[in-house]
Amino acid sequence: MPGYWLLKSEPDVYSIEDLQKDGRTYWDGVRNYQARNYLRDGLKKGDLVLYYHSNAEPSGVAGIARVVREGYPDPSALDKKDDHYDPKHTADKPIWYVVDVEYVERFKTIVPLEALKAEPRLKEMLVIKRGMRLSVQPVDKAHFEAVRRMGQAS
DNA sequence: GCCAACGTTGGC
DNA sequence: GCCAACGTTGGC
Repeated sequence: MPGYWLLKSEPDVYSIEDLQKDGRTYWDGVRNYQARNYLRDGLKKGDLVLYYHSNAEPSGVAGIARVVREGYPDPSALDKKDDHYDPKHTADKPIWYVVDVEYVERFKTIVPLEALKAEPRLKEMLVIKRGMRLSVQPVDKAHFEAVRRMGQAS
């Protein structure tokens, strides 16, 4: 039985259209320990992901992806020229992790944050809670299915 | 661009 | 180990 997650990305940086084009990518640049723990230990091959556009117009869930490779050290943290470079992260003692995800589907229209907040069945969903900035979040199966239906109906 | 929320850093 | 200062996220 797959697990369910929500991953945030700024579409100006990497959108679901980019993932659709590429087919597959690694989810780099997470520099928060709680999110790191989920990437390293939580996300399993075959898990399904709500692809969330943040800092977008509108912000919301744009589609679905699937985990195809479990956590491994984030190569961008080793690259001095990369914005995500971290001198404390080394090949021997990695701090930051990525997973690989593949494109599954793109909703016809984004399910905006406002619609998530308006849906009574989603009132316990983490992403709608005030001040919730975590970029990797676990999602209940029931919430995942409800959001997917909202996306497919739109 | 503003700013609330929240995580991290560093002086003590 | 406290907590003020600072940096980042992300909705608006």
